[in-house]
Amino acid sequence: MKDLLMPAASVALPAELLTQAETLRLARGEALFRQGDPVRYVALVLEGELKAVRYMLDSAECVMLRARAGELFAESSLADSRYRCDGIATGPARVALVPVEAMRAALGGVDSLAYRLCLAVARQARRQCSRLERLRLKRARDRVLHFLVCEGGEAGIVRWSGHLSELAAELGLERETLYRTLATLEAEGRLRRLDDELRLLA
Amino acid sequence: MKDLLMPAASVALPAELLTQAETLRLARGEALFRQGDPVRYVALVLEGELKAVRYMLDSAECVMLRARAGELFAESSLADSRYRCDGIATGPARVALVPVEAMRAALGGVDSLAYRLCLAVARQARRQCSRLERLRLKRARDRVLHFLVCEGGEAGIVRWSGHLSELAAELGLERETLYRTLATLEAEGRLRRLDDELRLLA
DNA sequence: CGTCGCATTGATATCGCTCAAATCCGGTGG
DNA sequence: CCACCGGATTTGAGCGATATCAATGCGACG
Repeated sequence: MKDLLMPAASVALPAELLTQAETLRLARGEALFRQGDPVRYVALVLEGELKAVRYMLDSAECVMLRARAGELFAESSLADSRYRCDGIATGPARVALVPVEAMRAALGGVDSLAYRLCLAVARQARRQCSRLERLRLKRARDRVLHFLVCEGGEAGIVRWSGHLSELAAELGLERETLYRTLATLEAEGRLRRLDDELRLLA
Repeated sequence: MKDLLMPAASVALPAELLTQAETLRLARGEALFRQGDPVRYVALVLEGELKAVRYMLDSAECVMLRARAGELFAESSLADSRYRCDGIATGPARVALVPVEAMRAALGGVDSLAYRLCLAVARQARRQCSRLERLRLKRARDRVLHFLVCEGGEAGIVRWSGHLSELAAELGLERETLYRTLATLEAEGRLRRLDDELRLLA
């Protein structure tokens, strides 16, 4: 662990955390964790590179983030009980596994400002993942549906006070395309458009 | 400030931070900060909603994140000296401005684990912004160029040990499209393809 | 030698973008 | 009350870029 060359972006973890860490080797393509696994560790990448990916309906993979040697990986999973992505080595890699409990403790516990702030940042990261996944979809229809499902919550209702063109910008579409897509969905009965509200049906 | 209804995602900031906070009202479309402004505050949204946006070459706006009442806004700017986005109110809004210095102090200073961990998470958020911006581009050529510029650093060199199809997944393109795009760029002399390396020229 | 995975190339289909125009709607002033 | 205006929505028509499907080349490996 000593004499390890770390890039500028590296996180110098305190020794008391690293002593609790096991290290692990991964081969190219091997998974450190899978979507749905309980979050037990945050990883410090010692060698190689890892990526966090999600698989879409058509099984295409969507890369959420990458971490190289010296960087933390999956640190935003601190906010979750289960991983939301697969963590895959893009090549031969070596990681140190820091138990999340140790990490939380080092932050001063779940009531500390530090922990709560990290949660807030991690939550934003999670939303960005959602955005990323949405923009990764090629069809306008899929983006709109993804947006409605993600933002509409249980009831499938999204309030939108802004103009249609702002929603179009949010989705990375043109005004006209968005309009036509909404019109189609409404004609299919999958959607209701009220004044400043979109309702996903069935 | 009391009796304020906050959603589940809200961040309960300690009183000593909130007492140092000024509050500010914003009208729809008004900017809390602009890209390039020095980072002085982290905002807690009291009412309304803010969005962080970047403008692309064609002046289309790219939404990076949104924060609603009760949530922190621009907390990942803690890692930066200048804002990388515009912070805009999507409607009438009210925010509490917490000085970043106070925030850093509350985290235990710039050497604390808490602060460094927050930085690590914020750094990942920054990269996700870059990804978001890239996927927001419609043309394959633009995505490739954006990737090369962002990942290639000063020298414009990107090492890529994986297969072409993995890079295609990263960029949200199909293998064939990526191949054709790279071939075109190389024919134009803007790019050199070596074994496991891409060089951006001129 | 045959097969497998990936890179490369070609042909075509499809979708969203672009430009253009009609319509709607709230606000304003006569 | 009505005519008019500006901004936004809605609709139409055509084009261009990318996805898709198909085929070939090509090196690694058993």
